[in-house]
Amino acid sequence: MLAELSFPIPLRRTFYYLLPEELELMAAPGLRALAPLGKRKDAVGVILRVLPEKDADLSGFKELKAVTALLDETPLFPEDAPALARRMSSRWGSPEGLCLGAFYAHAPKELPPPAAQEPLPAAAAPARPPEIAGLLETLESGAPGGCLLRLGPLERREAIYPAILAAALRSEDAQALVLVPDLNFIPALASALEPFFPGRVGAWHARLTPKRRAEAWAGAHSGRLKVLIATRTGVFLPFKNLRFALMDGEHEEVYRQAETEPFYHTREALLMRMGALNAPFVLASPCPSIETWGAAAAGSLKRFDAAPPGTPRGPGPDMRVLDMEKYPGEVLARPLADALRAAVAAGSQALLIAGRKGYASRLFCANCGWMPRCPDCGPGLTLLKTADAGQVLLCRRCGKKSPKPETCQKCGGKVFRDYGAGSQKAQEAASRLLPAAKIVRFDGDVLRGSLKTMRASLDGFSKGESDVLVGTRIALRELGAPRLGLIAFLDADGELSSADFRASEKAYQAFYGAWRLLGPEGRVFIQTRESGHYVFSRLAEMDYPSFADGELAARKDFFYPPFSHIVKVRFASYDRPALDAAAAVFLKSLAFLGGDDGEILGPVTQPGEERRKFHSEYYLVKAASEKTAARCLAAAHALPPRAGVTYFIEADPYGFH
DNA sequence: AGCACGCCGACT
DNA sequence: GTCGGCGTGCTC
Repeated sequence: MLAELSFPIPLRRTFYYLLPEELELMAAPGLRALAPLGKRKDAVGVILRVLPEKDADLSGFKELKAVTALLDETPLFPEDAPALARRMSSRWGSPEGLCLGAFYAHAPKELPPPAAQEPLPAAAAPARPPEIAGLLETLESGAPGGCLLRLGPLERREAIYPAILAAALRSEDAQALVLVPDLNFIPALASALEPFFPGRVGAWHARLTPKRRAEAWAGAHSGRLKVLIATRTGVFLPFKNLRFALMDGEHEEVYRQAETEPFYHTREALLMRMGALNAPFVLASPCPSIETWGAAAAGSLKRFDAAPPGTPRGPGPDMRVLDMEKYPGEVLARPLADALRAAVAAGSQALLIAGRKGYASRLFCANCGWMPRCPDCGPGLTLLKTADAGQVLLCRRCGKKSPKPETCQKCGGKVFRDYGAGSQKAQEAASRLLPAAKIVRFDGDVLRGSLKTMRASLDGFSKGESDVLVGTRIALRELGAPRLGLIAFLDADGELSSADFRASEKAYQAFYGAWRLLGPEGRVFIQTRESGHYVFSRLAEMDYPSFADGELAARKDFFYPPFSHIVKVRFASYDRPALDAAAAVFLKSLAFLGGDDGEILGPVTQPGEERRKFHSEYYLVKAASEKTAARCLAAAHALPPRAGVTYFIEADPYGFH
């Protein structure tokens, strides 16, 4: 007999191995197996199939190697993890082995022995907030399927999530996964849940120490932990009996994994997984993504409003859009600076939102602000962490990688910082304006900086110990600041001027998030060079459902997600004819697309393309179905390599550059 | 992704 | 003269 194995390597293929007789009876799909792979003596793979030799296509290679050992007796995942990995792979285009690897990545080679189950301490029952009574009843009925919970302006997740979990977890051994957009939200939520699930609440995020990581993993796997609060990678944790999932802030962009493979969107991956388990789930957000909004409108999610439309809220904070064309070169425009000074003098706290979206970060000289740029095409380089080479600079345009510089080319300085220029400059500007104020920064940067420092700056602000918090958009999710009186978006253009069809959604969500944090006395400032943008005219109403309805209608009119699926393929080369030839092959491979299946846009080029040495252009395919999109994606990945031409293939891109 | 082979630069 | 840089090639 043979075993077909999948390895967590970036190859779009599986491997056949001989199954020694003594392993034949135990081998089964979903078990991990140890096998030699290339020069490696014992690589860990996952068995996809056990099959007789005659069923395998063994043409074209010299020797069959044998499986060395099996690592598990039963699959780590009761659900069909290989099938989920296959769907991930066809949806987002990463090799299947890497997708499956995400599920198995943290599994220890030797599973810990099952710990004796300690007796359960008596647990309190959480209060039932009346505004979510309908949702609680639905969850108590045990019906599968998903719900959208639209949070009202004043909800705190700590106040309502315990009741949701208690309602959904009705059997003794049922487990729940709670996904949060930022690891800084885990501690508060864990303490809120602890009284109701004493000793059985676990945390999972990228910065756990190895020991805690192993404990959390084992707690999920053994069923000892009833609730796991996790950041996006938690969607791949093994559970003995996962019966419920709650996703906090489902609209947050950090749920999208697009920097390193395997690519996925946590929300969609969660939907796939809960679907496979036939288990219910709740997506919660004050301003749901248009995709989720659309699913609720189409009836595939049940929608609940924690604050039904028409709930009186009283007057909102004052919101002011500042046209930065009138304040050239200023980090804090004059009206904002005045209001900031006045607010702090009056004892209010202020939140300044600067910087870039997501976690992409750029490198700057700490001394003079010099930024390394791509020698070929000019843009600032993005700092990437790599497993092998440490930190590497990547050009997002041409894909060129270069080592992180040791010294600044301008001043010779040796200290680099990698937070966005925005937040650094903003902090300096605020310090100059308010020399006596206590100003802290919250970058939400998972790559560096100590977790303790980050928590301390957040907690300090929440407790009212500091006056000004300079942060990225994720800081808006912290509701707790007692004296918060002013929120300013220092540079809203990054969100608006891009060719991203989600730009207005993201911008509105950010502004809405700020608005709901402040009382009627509060002030919101938005600095922009795009003050004519229609998002700003919609802001006056501050009615998210009506905004979302309008966006959804526009997505339908322009054939954007959730009404289509997008595949973007970019070609980059110094060699114009080679690039053209590659693009021609690609277009030919899409010949199967019929009129109703989708449309191809492009080639899209940068202005000034003719004068450049380096060429880059992209095509967008809008496919009518997920299946068609998967086919286009597969066609792109099947393109033959061409010397000097680089392909960038992306499913469901955010931002089209 | 690993891991090894292979061919050019600064050191004991 | 060697150690070691990372280019590039392969994995049932």
